[in-house]
Amino acid sequence: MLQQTPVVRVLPVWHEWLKRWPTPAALAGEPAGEAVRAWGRLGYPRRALRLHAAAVAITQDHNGKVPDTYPELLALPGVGGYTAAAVAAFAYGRRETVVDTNIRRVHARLVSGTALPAPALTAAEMRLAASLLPADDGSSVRWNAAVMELGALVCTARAPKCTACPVNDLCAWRAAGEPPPSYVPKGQAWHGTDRQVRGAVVAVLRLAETPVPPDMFFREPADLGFAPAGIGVPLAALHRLNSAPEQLERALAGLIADGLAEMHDGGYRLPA
DNA sequence: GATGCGTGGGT
DNA sequence: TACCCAAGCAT
Repeated sequence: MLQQTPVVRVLPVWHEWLKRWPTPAALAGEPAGEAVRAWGRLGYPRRALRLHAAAVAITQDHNGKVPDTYPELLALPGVGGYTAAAVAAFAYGRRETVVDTNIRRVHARLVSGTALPAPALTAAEMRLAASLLPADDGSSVRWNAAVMELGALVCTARAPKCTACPVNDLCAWRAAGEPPPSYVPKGQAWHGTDRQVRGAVVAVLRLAETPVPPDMFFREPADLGFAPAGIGVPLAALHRLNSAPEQLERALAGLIADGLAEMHDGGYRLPA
């Protein structure tokens, strides 16, 4: 849930999940579509799909217990290098080189003297992080947590709180006069994109209690008569986008291809 | 290595 | 109001 999503937005959903599915086996025992529904508006819903798949793998291959080693974690669906290291370190107390966006930024400023880390994680960054990691397990876990928190709360991407920084006298970026970034991060386009349409379609499927006929997506709301219960609002939002039919086609095909949707009784629904 | 993939709070 | 950007991953 925390992948590319702020902690404060994750917390309430996370609590609900753990209440409903206290164990991997509990989640694995339900359809993947239920995971997508419970995901709510966290974004990147295929993460919900992969989390469900991970629960299935843990139930089948790990006797229902989340594995405690980096390579085993890395093999789970939706778990990459960062998540595998973070779980091994923070859940199991292991010494792992945890490198997330916060740690990358702290290292870039404090050590490398640049405003921002490189656009993508580099081998040099991994070597630097590994070289800074304390030798014993307990200290390494504290170090990972501390650097991550420093980046999240003080050494923030925009408007860093340098005057409140406990290590500002060690900061290479500050010492260099806080030079600006050497490149401009290119933001993701959103308005009018396939991605926006896809998000609106998933919003409809998430609230639908029965399969949604293609007409509901492709025809004007006025021509539809009535919509299945509950999806009036997201359906109106989708049509407000005024997207081209080809765009809707691509969104629906993409959702099917990704396993986020399936056809049933001539309509689209989340995987059951 | 580059791309596609959501959403909402902060500035 | 726009734009930034957030505990990344898979292909």
